Amino acid sequence: MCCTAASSGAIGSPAMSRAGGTSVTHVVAERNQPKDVWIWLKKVSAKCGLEVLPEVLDISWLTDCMESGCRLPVEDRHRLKDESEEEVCTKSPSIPIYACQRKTPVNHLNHHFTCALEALAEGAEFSESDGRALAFRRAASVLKSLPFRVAKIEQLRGVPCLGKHSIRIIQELLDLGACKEVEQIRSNEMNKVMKVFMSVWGVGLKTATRWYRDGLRSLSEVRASPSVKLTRMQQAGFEYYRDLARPVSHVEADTITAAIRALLPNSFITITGGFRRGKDAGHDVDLLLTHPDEGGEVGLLSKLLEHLNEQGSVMFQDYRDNTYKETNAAGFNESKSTMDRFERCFTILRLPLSPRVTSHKDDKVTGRQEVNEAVTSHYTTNLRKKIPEPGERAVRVDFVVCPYSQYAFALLGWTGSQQFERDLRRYASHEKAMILSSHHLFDKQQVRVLTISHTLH
DNA sequence: GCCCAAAGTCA
DNA sequence: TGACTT
DNA sequence: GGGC
Ligand SMILES: Cc1cn([C@H]2C[C@H](O)[C@@H](COP(=O)(O)OP(=O)(O)OP(=O)(O)O)O2)c(=O)[nH]c1=O
Ligand SMILES: [Mg+2]
Repeated sequence: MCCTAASSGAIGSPAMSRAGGTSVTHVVAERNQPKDVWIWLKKVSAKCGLEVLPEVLDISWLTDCMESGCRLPVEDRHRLKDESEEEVCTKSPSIPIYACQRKTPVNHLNHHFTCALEALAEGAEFSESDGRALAFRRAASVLKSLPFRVAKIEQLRGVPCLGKHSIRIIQELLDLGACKEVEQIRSNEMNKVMKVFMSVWGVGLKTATRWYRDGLRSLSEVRASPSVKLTRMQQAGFEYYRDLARPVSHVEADTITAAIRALLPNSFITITGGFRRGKDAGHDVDLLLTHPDEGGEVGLLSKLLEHLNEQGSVMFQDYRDNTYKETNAAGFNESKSTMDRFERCFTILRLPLSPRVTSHKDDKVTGRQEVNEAVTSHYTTNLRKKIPEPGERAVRVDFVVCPYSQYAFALLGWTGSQQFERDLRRYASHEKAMILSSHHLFDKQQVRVLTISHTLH
């Protein structure tokens, strides 16, 4: 609730009186976040062209006035403080240093600054300065959590992860609208080329650096170079380069999720990653699969991929050839046959997913060899038909399977953001003497694994 | 001066 | 096992 | 690079 006390010039402050006519002298708020009131007020005052900001007061001023029966002078204790001014440090509890302890909106208010800091982080990554890169990523991360647009450097007093260097960058952006150091890094030839190389799925820092060192400067040069050996993933990265560079909409993500649910009607399918955080576009779709029967998740991914392959929907799968893993598993991969309990798989799928959804869910347990051969031959025939038809597109879809008992850890581990996950694990390790993964929590002192007993709504 | 998240899969 | 991915 |  929020109400304004408007008074005429006669009882307003002298300054307001001179403005003449009716003007707002007091704003009284109840049960509002002070910052919300101030944000609202600034919006309103901009629109109405208020020359002098009115007093912004707690409801206590009004009740005091009513008790005494007349308008009391404002005391400081009545005032709602504008946190966005400079109080971030002192009044309000200080901002925590771990990203996992901060609320961060999906659409934040400081893109200009975070983009600059992330450019510096990227530059540091290209020169393998991991520590500096991380520092700039943390700096960007903390700015994303601020509930106000940074307009003055004083607003950042007491904000963690912003040291001399980051502050200098922000200051320069505030003063000049651009920052020399950032622009230098952005225009640096090697950085630009590295960025392009690493935009290919499957190409990381080492490969990009090698290509650059070998004199390559563009993707066409890489493609044309006979000495360049590509992994399967990189081949796919080149093949579908343009489609994979297009953002995935949340509508597409939901459609894919629904199609996967239809293929596995007895499993639980959860969309994770950026879409779970409320983003409306992403670079891929992240899906977490589990099964309510403990152990029911075993072989789930193989089963799903069989279905998708039958549909001809799989353009790429980063998946151990079923033949190798499953048939040879018996003696060789004893530790890995239990690993069948927690799998992940990166795919490129053809959209729209084929709508013929015949979920024949009884597995052909006999003749595993034959089944696998069938799968691989399907797979290769579909690979031959690589080019998406008009109206189709390639989309990256990541699948993660976990046992029901680990669902909570998997969900926590795959929802992100990346910085959130890193800081959550650093927090576990540094503050709680524990090791967190997307499988479980490990107590370093008691030397034991912690699990969660739960039910999945 | 030390630390910086953790883990699965491939070639 | 290093490189790449999440 | 920034926190401790
Ligand atoms: C890249 C990355 C992701 N993750 C986790 C958190 C991510 O939210 C989740 C999914 O990874 P991503 O799909 O790479 O990230 P995202 O979904 O948040 O962003 P985008 O919209 O670009 O797809 O996996 C890590 O734990 N470490 C990492 O290095
Ligand atoms: Mg994602």
